[in-house]
Amino acid sequence: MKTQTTIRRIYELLEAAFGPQHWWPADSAFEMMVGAVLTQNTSWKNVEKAIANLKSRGLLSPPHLRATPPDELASLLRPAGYFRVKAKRLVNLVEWLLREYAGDVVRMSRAPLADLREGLLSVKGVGPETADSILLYAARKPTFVVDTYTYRVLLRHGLVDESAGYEEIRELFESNLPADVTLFGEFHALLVAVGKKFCRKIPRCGECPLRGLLEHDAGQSAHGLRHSGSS
DNA sequence: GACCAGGCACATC
DNA sequence: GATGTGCATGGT
Repeated sequence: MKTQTTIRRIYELLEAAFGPQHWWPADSAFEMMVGAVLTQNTSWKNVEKAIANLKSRGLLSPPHLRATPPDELASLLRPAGYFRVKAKRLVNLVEWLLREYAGDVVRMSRAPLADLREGLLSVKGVGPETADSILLYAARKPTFVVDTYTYRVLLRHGLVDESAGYEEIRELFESNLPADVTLFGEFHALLVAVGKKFCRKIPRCGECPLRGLLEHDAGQSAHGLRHSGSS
């Protein structure tokens, strides 16, 4: 099956199975940026606790975060794991936002996508996934977010091989879909939803909505993977 | 108690 | 340029 058809089919199947995801869960664009850093290699549940800590102290703003002593900030981020590194990364991001855009996410969002992406990636602690999450969900730029679940789902259905890198996968989506912020946001959220439920490191494909894909997918036998039973 | 979670930077070869 | 390692809490 043609790659573009398969990509779009995946979206249809996931949308039908899970419905609208309405990502990113946050009360403000700045909160999304904070969440994007805190969720690095960490479950969202833990991130919520850390964000609640910041909110309860009234620290969820660029100036307040920058002014918070590192040790205090780290202790508030404790539930999110890697709390010392994340405290530093958060401050790096906030200092960049204050320096470049006066701490204003709306002003930030007016910058062209390519420039903004470059700027975000220049921040220590912001890698491609964090940058694209911020670009897509906070700045509303049409860039596709690639995470471990995205990689796993594609690998499992033979759309990429194990050596596929971040940019390759991002290209795969962006070149086969219209550049639509809402579509990209929903698609990424749906990939996380299906990933969480079925496509873990040890997959449990039982009722996975993507089960049918492999049978129609040319070259499926090459990668040797199958949707396995739920046993 | 092991394994995993919506990564990233840095060291080393 | 590829590969390995530290970072850390909380749920299954």
